[in-house]
Amino acid sequence: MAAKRSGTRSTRSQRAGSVPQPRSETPLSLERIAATAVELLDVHGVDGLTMRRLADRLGSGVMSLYWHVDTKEDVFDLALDMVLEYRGQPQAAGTQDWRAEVIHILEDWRAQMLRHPWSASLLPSRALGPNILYRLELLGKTLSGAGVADANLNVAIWSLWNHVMGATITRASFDLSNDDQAAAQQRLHLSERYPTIERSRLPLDNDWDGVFRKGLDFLLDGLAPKP
Amino acid sequence: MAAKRSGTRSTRSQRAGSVPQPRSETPLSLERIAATAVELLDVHGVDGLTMRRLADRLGSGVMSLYWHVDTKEDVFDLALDMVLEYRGQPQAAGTQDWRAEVIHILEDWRAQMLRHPWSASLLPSRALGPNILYRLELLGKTLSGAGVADANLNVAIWSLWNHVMGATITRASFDLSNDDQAAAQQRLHLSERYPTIERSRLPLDNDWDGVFRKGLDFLLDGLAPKP
DNA sequence: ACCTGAACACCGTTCAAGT
DNA sequence: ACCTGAACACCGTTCAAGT
Repeated sequence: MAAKRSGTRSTRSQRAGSVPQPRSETPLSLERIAATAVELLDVHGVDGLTMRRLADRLGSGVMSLYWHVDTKEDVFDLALDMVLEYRGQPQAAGTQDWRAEVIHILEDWRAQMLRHPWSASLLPSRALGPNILYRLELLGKTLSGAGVADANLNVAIWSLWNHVMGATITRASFDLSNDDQAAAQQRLHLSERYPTIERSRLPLDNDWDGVFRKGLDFLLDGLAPKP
Repeated sequence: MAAKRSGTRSTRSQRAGSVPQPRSETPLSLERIAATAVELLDVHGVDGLTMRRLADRLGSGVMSLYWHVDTKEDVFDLALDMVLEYRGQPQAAGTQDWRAEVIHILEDWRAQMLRHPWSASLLPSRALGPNILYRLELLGKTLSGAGVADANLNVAIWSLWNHVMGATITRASFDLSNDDQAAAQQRLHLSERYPTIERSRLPLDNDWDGVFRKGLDFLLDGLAPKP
């Protein structure tokens, strides 16, 4: 009956059981596509993003998306870049405490990815978009300003990248399956191959934030320019 | 004509353009399924592994797989665990040089994953199988034997895990798209937002093995028990 | 310039059967 | 105990059209 009152055609293809989105007035745009993709990814995860669902939610036909986008891969790139936008203050040049600055840059990056748990595991496999490049630029500028020699700069950046990515991908993935952790501890107990990590209760005790900060401190100790 | 000579039925479903595998004599088993899945993953990547292709290659019907396996996820778990098997020497207990031992454990782990570039990115999102648990046990035992206190053991293990995973996932993923790296450097050049990393040529110069070793040294410096 | 539906060649998995 | 084909409810994308 609602269909009778509205002007939208109700014959438009729609997935079984899903509430059909009314044909939207606003035209499609990369901006809208990206924002809606992020919504879908946040709710349904990587496998839950399909072109059909995305179009449905945008109130358009599936194939309309393909005028704006070459392939589904592009949608992932757009969503990922949107999520990585840096919204920090313009940052006074050459702050006194470079170490605190680096930690802030990396924790902001990490927190942003953990808000969208699909994003971290997507990042290494895709072309580097403008927003992640800008974060790396900030990082490089800070390290360089702190006195890290040009010859060591890329090594320093990639070391920190590895640390952030390893910690964040792991955290975002494990977080989704807390039940498995208890099962894993149980499996350790039933075997005799794993005495050490059973005793330390490795699968259960995982203070990801603490590990992130401690490892970061070690790396910064090592990377700091020796006067 | 070959079909005429053999006893296999040629009517069995087969994907267009693919050479049909003769119905195999050997029965299915988790062992065979896992080994064949690894082959497919090595050649076609994560997206290239489909139940239909896998069955084809095993010379069986698709649904036969489902007697051995509940879901496609299980196939990934089996393949991943197979690839992570540790084939090291039994290792003399309490070697003198714990640091060299840790480095060996981690480099062997990393090398094994890089031989199967799909494996690293799969590992964090799946339940920990027996073979990766055994590698973590070795690592934990070595660290513990070196004098790392029980209270610090899990932190040490996860720190090193993060380092290995970050470095390996990134390397395995970037490796597949060398062209994109040149394009990324070009994009830096065309913008004015990225002066520092353009100067350091970040997307091009990536000595992954060197970064891995240097970061590892910093972590081990920090984690080493203070006498 | 922007949007569309029909159709194609795939997917993973349920089900009811076969041996 | 082990294997099977048909069928279902999906996919991403090509194509030829519509405005």
